[in-house]
Amino acid sequence: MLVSTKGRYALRVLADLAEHRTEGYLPLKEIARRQGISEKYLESILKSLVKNGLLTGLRGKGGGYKLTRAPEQYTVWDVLRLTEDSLSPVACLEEGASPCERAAICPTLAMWQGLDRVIREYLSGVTVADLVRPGAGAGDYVI
Amino acid sequence: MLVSTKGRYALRVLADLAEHRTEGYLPLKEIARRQGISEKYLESILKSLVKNGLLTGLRGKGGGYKLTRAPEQYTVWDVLRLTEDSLSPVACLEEGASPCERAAICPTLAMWQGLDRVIREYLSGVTVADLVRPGAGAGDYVI
DNA sequence: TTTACAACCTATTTATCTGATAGGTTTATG
DNA sequence: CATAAACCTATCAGATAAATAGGTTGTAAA
Repeated sequence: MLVSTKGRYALRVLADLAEHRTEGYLPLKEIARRQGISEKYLESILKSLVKNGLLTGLRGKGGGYKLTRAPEQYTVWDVLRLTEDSLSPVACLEEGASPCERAAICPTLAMWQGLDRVIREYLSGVTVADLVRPGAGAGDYVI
Repeated sequence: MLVSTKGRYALRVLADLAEHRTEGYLPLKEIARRQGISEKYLESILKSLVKNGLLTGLRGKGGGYKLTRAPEQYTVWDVLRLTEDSLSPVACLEEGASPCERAAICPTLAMWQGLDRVIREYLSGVTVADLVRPGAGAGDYVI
C-alpha cells in the first residue's frame, strides 16, 4: 500500500476545511466527528500539517484549524509528501536509500523510475479544490 | 511502499531467466548467486510463481527453473499481482476490503480510483521482454 | 480574573507485515 | 545409489502502522 490512513485522513480533513472555509476556525473535535476519525489520532496528523504551514491552528475557546491558502493551491502530492514517509513505489527509489550497487546493471530500475514519475505526475495534477468540486467522478483525474 | 522486495526479486529473476532462456533449466542456486539474493528467500518466491504457472520447476540433478512462455507474454502487472498481497494505492480499494460506508460521500474516492488505474495501466504496459531489451532507459515506459 | 475550551506535546501500546532463516522431504538424473 | 535440486512447513526478528492515554500551554469569553 502506497498511502497510509494518515495521508488519507489528512486529505479528507483538508477537503472538509475547504468546504467549510467560510466558517472561520474549525475545532478538531468537530472535524473528527464529521469525518468519523479518532480525535487523538487526527491530532497527531494535524500537528504536522500545521508545522509545515498547510494549516493554522488557534488555541483556546473559539479556536480550531483553518487553511492557510486557497484550496486550489494544495496539490495532493504536496499533502502526501508530509504525511507519508515515502511515496516511492519501491525501496530503492526512496530518498536517503543506500545507493544500489546494481543500479548500473539492474534491468528493472528504469521501469520503476517510470512508475515513480507516473504516480508523481498524477498526484501533482489534482488539488484539494478538485476534490470538493461537486459531482467529481472516477474518470476525472486521468488525462 | 507499493512493491516489496518479493515483487522486485521476482521480476529480476524473470528477467534473468529471459536472458538465459536458451540454456534450459537454471538452478535456483545459480540465479540467487548471480542476483545476489538469499537462496532460501528466493525459494519461497519462486514457489508461488511455479504454482501460478509462470515458471516450470524441474527437480533433481540437472533441474532448475525456466519460463513457461515468451518474455513478451509476461506483463509486470501479471507478475506483481502474484507476489504482492495488494497493488492498490490505498486500503479502501483492496479487493476483499470491507466496503466503506462513506464511499458515497467520500471526496477522495474518485481520485484514488484514478491513481489505481494509472498504476495498473502503466504496469500492464511493460513486459519482461521490455526489461531485458538492451539499452532500455528511464523515459522508455512513459507514453 | 477566572473558567472553559482547544491546540499542543510526549510516551506507550498493539497488531500486522516484511524479510529472512532453518531444517527436513521428495524427485529426478548421471 | 549418490547427488543435486526443487518442494514443503514452521519460526523469528525487526520495522511500521494505527491508535491510545494523559498531561501542558495558550486564548477567548463569561
